[in-house]
Amino acid sequence: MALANKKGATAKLRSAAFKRVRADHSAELAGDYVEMIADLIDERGEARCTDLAMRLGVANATVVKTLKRLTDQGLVTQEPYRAIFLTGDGWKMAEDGKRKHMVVENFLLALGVSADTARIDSEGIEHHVSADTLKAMARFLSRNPIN
Amino acid sequence: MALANKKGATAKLRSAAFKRVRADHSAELAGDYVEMIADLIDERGEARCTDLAMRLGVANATVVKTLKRLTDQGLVTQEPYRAIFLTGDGWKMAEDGKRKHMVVENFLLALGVSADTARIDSEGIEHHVSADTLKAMARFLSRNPIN
DNA sequence: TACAAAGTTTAGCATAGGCTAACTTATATG
DNA sequence: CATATAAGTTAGCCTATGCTAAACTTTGTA
Repeated sequence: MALANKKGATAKLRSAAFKRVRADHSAELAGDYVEMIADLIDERGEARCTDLAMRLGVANATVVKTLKRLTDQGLVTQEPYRAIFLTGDGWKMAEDGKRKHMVVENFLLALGVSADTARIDSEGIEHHVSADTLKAMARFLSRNPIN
Repeated sequence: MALANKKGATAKLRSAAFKRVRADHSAELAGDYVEMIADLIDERGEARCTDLAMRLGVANATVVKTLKRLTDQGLVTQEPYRAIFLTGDGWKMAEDGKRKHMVVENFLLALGVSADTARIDSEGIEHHVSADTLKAMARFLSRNPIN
């Protein structure tokens, strides 16, 4: 009995990490979209379907479908055949994501990897970095500035 | 024309990171499964469906379905109602994964995050760390040993 | 040995995230 | 101003990854 409980508890602890990873994954796409929409609006005043598709490397139709989900989630607004906008929540998520992304990418640079690697790896890593780890990265960064 | 080309090239570069992330994700599950199967075999001589399900935090049927894919991919062997084994490729993948996991987790510890955070975050991060970044982490680790 | 419990598998469903092809709308230009 | 081209949308398909419920094997034990 004691053993069974201990086994159960251990498995539960262990499985928590995997559950977190799966949760991260579903949040990830939304984060990437809103960040990119924010970038496009900053750069050129508006975000269009085609630009998103190109930058994400997916088909147009995929973007349309995903945007529908994001609209349902209250992150994005749009009208047919028109540009895409962010809601308040969307902007917040975009900004949080961008800040996080910046820390992770700069951290990798400070660690000594190439700019290309930092750009690519940070894209995958950022969504799995907890607040604690982000703080540790920022601390490292402040002690080991890039050049 | 020159501008159009430049735009296309930039988008292509940018989209590469996202393509990598998507590719990482499909490889990720396989990695987690084989690592865990290897652990179970090491710990208790055999890996069973139920243990995998508990540790991964998913339903039994999900494990069965995934194992079918892994068998098709030549990573795992099994017979109905019997324990699960790894092929040569499976073992190799498990060992590579474990080594990588170890570096990432220890790296996070060396960076100063808690053991719990290191365990959880490393699970998500490891699959997005390129060879270059892994090397940089190992280098940091050798200069900043844990305790 | 027979049967109950534990473990495994199958069937059927849902959602997310991809794709292509066909269609509709907006826009720029001759 | 008419129309060709670019952009956006819809429909329909696929795979991966989850789930529950029901059926089937294995195994330990009365």
